[in-house]
Amino acid sequence: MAEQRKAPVPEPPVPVASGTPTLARPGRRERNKQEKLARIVSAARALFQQQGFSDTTTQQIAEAADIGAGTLFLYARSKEDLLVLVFRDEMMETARSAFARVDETAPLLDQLMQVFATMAAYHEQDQTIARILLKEIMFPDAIGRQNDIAELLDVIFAGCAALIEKARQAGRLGPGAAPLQIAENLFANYYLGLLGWLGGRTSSRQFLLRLRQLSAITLGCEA
Amino acid sequence: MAEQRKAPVPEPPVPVASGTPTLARPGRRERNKQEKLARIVSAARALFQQQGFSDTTTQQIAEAADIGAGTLFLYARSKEDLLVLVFRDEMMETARSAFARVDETAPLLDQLMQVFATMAAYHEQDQTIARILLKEIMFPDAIGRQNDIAELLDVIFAGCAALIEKARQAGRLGPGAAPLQIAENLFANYYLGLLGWLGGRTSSRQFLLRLRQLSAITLGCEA
DNA sequence: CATCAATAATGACTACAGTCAGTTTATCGC
DNA sequence: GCGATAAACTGACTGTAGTCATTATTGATG
Repeated sequence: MAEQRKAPVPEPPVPVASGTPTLARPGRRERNKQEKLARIVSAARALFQQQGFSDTTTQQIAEAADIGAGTLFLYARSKEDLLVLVFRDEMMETARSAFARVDETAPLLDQLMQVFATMAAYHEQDQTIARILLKEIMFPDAIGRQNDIAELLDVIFAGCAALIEKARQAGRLGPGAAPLQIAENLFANYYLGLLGWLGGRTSSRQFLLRLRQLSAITLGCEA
Repeated sequence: MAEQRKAPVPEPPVPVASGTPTLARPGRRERNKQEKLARIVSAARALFQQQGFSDTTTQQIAEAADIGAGTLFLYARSKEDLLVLVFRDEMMETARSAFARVDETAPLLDQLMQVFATMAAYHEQDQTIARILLKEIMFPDAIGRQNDIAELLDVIFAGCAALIEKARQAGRLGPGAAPLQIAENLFANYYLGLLGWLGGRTSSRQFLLRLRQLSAITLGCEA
């Protein structure tokens, strides 16, 4: 009971098709919106990183982005939502490139650990932000953000699954459960382990070591 | 940078030794504190359940508990902290009794699913509260709460590990990794799966089905 | 170009979590 | 019982997230 919201939010504004000015030009309205969104995200990121999340006020962000205080909330439903909005692209890119850089010849477990270590390293830069970010990531409060997160998870799951598939085809891993399920399983360990680290319950080293062991259990292979 | 708090909070007041009035009687001060805490928890639970978390104000809780508005924050560092404080005992008890009721003769996977299903059923009662609760559980903001959560996780991990151990000794499960690590692995899947369900991404049925499959992967046995 | 409907932006305003200087209450030594 | 000291309590107050009635901008239509 209770605990609901209506449903404004302009939704993930359609990506601007750059180049071709003819045919379906976005129109000033859309361009303005995009530009404003960019200013908001940029201002918010700078302030969050300089002052931390809770010491930054939405007023400050609005001023820095040169928009009205209320306008901010047309682009993000809450301050937390804004945080995810700010970092979603970077996280996505980090994940993508982590998979792109994987050493094709390495053992599967090493490949996976490489990916997880890369993603963890990204969060190591600003652990305070990372903690809040990871907290909010799993509890998106706007539909747009739900989709963002789903997309991010898809990239990670599909990436892991592809690695598993390849290892199987190369005979470097025995047959077993569906790769996507294994991927889900691996990610769950990564996520909770990461929380333990960011929550100060384990060191970075311990976290990665443990994650390797847990991943080995999931894959049913030697650590 | 930034993002820190000082450190007030009276800390988990020592349990009152009932009965024996002589020798080390808690003293009126301690008894008052305990009684006040009990009133706060009781009032908060009632209001959270009636009106939902976000529609309940700390003022209302303070009034219902018949204390000053500021006093509330001597017992919980934040409204979120209070939520965890309110439900920690019940969650603990749910976990304990879930393990206590396990069918000793059932296959390990069934035993585990029984436990997880029991805990999930507890959260099913009020899914909106559960969602926020699970969100805050992994990000405790007071030391007292960190300990509470650590204790809860210990119960779950140790419980799972014990079941695994027994199954191994009975020859119903082959040798493999350390039971505690397997337990951690299982819990990670439970936690993220639960979030998926409470976030409306999967049905209760789907969640439990998937969890069984993931658990089977972790245990390296048939689903 | 003038009119109009739809969409976006605004900022004064509200409600509420959390603080803190001041007050009350318990405990203890005499 | 009587201070004295420490711990607990209080509620007026502050800062800020988020709202909403009003205003401004855009693009479409004749």
